[in-house]
Amino acid sequence: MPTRARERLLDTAEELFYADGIRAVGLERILSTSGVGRASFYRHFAGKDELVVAVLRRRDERWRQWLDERVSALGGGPLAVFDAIAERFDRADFRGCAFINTMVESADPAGGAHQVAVAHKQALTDYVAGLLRTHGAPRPDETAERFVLLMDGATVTALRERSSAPARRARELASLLLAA
Amino acid sequence: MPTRARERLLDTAEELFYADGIRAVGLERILSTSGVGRASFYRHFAGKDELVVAVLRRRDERWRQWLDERVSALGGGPLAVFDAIAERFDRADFRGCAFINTMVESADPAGGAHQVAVAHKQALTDYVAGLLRTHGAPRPDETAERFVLLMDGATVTALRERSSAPARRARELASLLLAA
DNA sequence: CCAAAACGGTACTGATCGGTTCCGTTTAGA
DNA sequence: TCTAAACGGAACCGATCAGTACCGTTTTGG
Repeated sequence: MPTRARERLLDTAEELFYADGIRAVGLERILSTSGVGRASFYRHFAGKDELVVAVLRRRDERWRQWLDERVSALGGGPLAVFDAIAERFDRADFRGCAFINTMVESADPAGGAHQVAVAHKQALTDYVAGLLRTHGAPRPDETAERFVLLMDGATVTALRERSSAPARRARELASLLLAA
Repeated sequence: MPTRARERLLDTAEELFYADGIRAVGLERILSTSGVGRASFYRHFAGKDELVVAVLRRRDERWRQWLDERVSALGGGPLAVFDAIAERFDRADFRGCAFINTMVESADPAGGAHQVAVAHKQALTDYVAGLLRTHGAPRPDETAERFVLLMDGATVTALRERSSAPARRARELASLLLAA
């Protein structure tokens, strides 16, 4: 039974985690920023780790829902995924992919956060494979893996270049792959 | 005038930073693992930040030197960069690209660590452009950017899949780009 | 051989980490 | 309206963080 405090905690934590990194953000800051009391936090979450997993799970669902909406609005073709992420790259608060960042920060593959991140990429790959299958592309599963590799490459490149150009370069490579 | 203690600090810090992340490794652990006294550390480095930058600078030089050696041994062609990184992906202690990880962990673009990471990617891009130019590839600078995007995409994918397969997929995409 | 530099160990600082507990207030449903 | 749950605030806990100061020992070069 989620309350308003729980939502505020998730909202604040997601924003701070994405902007500064999970390890870099202490509970102190999450509590003072959200205005939630310390005791209330532990009424909703067993600890920071559980908050992290809850934040990532929610972000995973929302992000993939957002992608689906943007892809539909951009024509519905597989290559539209690159147009969609290009929009994200241009935002001032862009800080890469929260799930790649999580895998980097939470090194332990057995940790909950790491596993949510892996699951997110698998769900994304399945989604792209569906787009490819719908458009009659051959070898949709293998091609989807290449598409996600290109999306991830574009994302980490954009984090460094602070530009949406990498998304367009990745799209060209994906287009080349479809034509082959 | 570097001493043995300084080298031990750099060796230990590089290993721990890469394995667990920069923020996750405290000075306490670096000192106990390396066997260097606390005072000795501060005789060599002004603080942890300076150690981090020194570690990254040294790793940048050594990594690019290693890449050049492997590329030469693997034929010297531009596509050999993917064969080289595939070897790294197979190692049990593979934890992605230390410089991508640094950019993720050290969010502040103005920070020293972040800047060393950006410089590393630029140096790598220049190196790949040189390979492409040597082999008569058209548009070597633009193509090098695509190559590095593919290398980074393969690296983060390998971090998740724990396999060298992403390097081979990236190589195929790069090969497609050269043929176009 | 001896002096000076480099060194390892220990004890300390203030700040912050995640986490626990209690208390008084606010909110919302029966 | 009245009760019970949800809440915010604050005082704690032990552990660890980066960083400082002083100690006696080891190493090394002139």
